[in-house]
Amino acid sequence: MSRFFEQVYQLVSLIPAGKVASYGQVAALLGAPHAARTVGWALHGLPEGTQVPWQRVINYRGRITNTSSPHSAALQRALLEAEGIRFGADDRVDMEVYRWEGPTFAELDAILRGDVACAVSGCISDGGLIAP
DNA sequence: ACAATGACATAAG
DNA sequence: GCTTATGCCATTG
Repeated sequence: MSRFFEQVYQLVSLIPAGKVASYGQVAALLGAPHAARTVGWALHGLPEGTQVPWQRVINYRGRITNTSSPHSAALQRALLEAEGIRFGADDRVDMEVYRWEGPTFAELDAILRGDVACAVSGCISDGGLIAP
């Protein structure tokens, strides 16, 4: 697993319930503004029982575009609805309402540096949240 | 090092 | 709004 993947998992783990982030947003925060595809690739490799809230990552328009994923779009939508996120009639979420503001500088720095005690996979498997 | 791949983003028709 | 086509970046063979 390369560092980029771990950074993706870390960042996604920071998304609170009831909020969503776009692939482009995650990629931009990690220093690769146009690596949205790679972010999707990272999430694709996650196991079923992962602690990472992968369902909170959708495309920039609020649509679910996991066409070739083992997890179905229906499952992802159900998980999001269980968190209080409402879908519109056209199967889209209101990004203006549910958009995640992003991590704090300390959190982002910890992820990018990668040398903090928490910035390793062990912290993620600890419960899905950054808790130093 | 090169080519292929992918849960995307963006522009164009 | 929807469907294509192109660009982007990191990973993998």
